[in-house]
Amino acid sequence: MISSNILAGLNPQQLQAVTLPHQSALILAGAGSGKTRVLTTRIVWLIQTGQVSPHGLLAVTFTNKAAREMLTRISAMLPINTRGMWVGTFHGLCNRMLRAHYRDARLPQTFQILDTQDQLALIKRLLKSLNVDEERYPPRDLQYFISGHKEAGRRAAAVEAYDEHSKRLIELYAQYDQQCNREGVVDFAELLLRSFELLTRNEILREHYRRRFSHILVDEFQDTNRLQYLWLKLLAGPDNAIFAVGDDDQSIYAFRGASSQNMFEFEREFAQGRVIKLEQNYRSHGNILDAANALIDHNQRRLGKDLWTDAGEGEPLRAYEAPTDVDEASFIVQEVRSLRGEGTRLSDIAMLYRSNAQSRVLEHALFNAGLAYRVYGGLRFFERQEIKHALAYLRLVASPYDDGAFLRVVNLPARGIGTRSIEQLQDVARQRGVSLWQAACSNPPTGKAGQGVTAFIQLIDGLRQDCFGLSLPEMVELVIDRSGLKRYYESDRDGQDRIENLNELVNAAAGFDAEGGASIAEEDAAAVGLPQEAAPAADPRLALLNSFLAHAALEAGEHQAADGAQALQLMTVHSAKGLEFDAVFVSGLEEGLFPHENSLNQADGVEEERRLMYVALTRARRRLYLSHAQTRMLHGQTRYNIASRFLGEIPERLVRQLSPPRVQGWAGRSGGPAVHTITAFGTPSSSPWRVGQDVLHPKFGPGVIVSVQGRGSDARVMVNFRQAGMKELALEYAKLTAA
DNA sequence: ATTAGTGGTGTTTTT
DNA sequence: CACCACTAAT
Repeated sequence: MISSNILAGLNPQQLQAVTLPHQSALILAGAGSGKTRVLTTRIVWLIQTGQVSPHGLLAVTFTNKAAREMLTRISAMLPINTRGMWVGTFHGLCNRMLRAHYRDARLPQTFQILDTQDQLALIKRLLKSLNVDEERYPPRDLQYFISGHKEAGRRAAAVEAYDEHSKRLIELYAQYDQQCNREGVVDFAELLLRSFELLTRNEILREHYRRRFSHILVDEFQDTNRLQYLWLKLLAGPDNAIFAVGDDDQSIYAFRGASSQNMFEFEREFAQGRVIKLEQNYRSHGNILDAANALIDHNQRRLGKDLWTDAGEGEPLRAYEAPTDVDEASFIVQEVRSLRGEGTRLSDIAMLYRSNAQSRVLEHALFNAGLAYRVYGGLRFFERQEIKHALAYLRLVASPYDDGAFLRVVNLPARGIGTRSIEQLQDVARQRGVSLWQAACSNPPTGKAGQGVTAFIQLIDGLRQDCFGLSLPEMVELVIDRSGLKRYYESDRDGQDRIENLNELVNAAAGFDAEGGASIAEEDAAAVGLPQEAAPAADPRLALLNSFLAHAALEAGEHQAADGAQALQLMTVHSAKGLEFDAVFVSGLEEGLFPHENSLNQADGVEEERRLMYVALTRARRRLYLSHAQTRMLHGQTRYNIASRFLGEIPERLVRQLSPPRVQGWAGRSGGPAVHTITAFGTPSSSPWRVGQDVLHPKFGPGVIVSVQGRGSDARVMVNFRQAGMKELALEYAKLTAA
């Protein structure tokens, strides 16, 4: 039997996890402990031993990358077609379910998915149409409010109002949902909430899926939010087994509603007594693990777990303090060169940072050094404006009620439709409660603009007609061409890249077509044995287009062209989760940056930042660099930062200092928030205030300067007060005295 | 109707 | 610095 094969080489805990009986269990899997291997091997084992058919299990991950990885590994071990399997992200699977049962879910067949940008645009539009003061109700806050409540499983009606302000927010939430319904669009959180409500409401479907998915497997369980947990619980029912794999120490998505609370709750509700810890690390050398363990030990709320390795202690960690961010970057470049000299491949080296903005300096240095690099993050393929424009045309072809898409391209390229006529259309649409498209069809504006609108409508209608009988890539090409987008960018001097991206979109469509990622919805619906009523003249071609559009929203595509086979990898710590490299540089280890200053006011914010740091450290196999700079350009201003407290939480014996000696080294190494006194190079000599200095404020009392910004009369300092916490003060007015 | 320019503002991480 | 919203000029 092949099964002995796949189990070979597993350690006792891994083996135990893989071959658990049909019961819910929690696998606490530390970084580098073979988490993905255990998960995929269990799937293969379950199938091979005939305990479940590929059809009868559901495996859910958090990222598309992880889902792909899982599918790849499964098909490497098992000669089966993974296409029909329910393996994917929460959002992907919910989308799939909603497509299969769109009527029961009360959605139009061609419902479109809003990404974060689209959602914000819709909210702004809504606020404007309701004459809401954007000062008092910032669109971003409302977006946060809505997503937060949806992710907790609450509709507007279920949200409690505390005051007038929150009452208004709740109203806006309700109106937002109405607007989404009118337009036939759903945001990310809505995918989950709809799916959850569908299963709650519809007993037949619920029972069907419960009977079908006897095994549910969850990856990165620590990243699930409340709603996802409820969804899993609903699907599992009383009889199914949930196999949850996670690491509370790597929970870094609390800002998105994730809560490692779910792990505690899961243990209580499902996995009582069935918790398996995977603590042997197969990735990193001992010193790196010791550093990570020591760091994470500073967190209070943990399930508790200690990684060990038998790989030997390896090299010490290397630390460097640079005068400026530019110097930090050139130090890193120099080290990359020597690593390369030792035979490390560029693609095995990663440069990690807390926020995307930090990549600029590094990129600059790498570019000048002629080193190949690849940046993850920033703008993704499907988020580029030219791509968004093309997709908007396609969306209108698929679903004309999509106001967001309408507004995006109704006057691009220019058709003489200005703000005025658009407002007219919006008025008509609002009064009659219809979409902009409908308003435009029945009540086109008068005059020149009216001609433009009519031309636009004819264009879209014509495109829809002509898409019949075309393949997906042909449709995309037709739309790009006939919409005038191509001409528009051709006449633009810097439009070359955009044209190339548009061509690339045609390729993406061709690839999607070839992989047959579509029309699963029909299969799924058929599999349930609940045939959808025949949609009026539903064109299978348009169904294909529709799934392509969903794909574009759910999987925004690689961050950058995937060429760099031999290139350094630059990315945020968040996007590095799940990856590993021979050598890792963690740069910008400064208070305010990492931990990020915004996290300091948030409950458990610093603990989350520490987990993030833990993730960063545990990416490294054999060499780990930790660096920070005394001054850094940020938002066009020079900031003076002190070393991150996290550096002080790593035992000194594990670290080799590479920085040139200074008057004062790292201080406060033992316990507590480290207070570092540094002599900041380049501090304006006019100012007596220095980072790290103890100060006294008449109202706030004693504190420490955390950063200094600007000079002269604009000079401001960030002070961490013992009582009052973090405050930003203008030096001109604040009555600060040195302590 | 469209464009260029200005001023104010914020700014983490991502499915 | 970069993005936005708004204003002034074409």
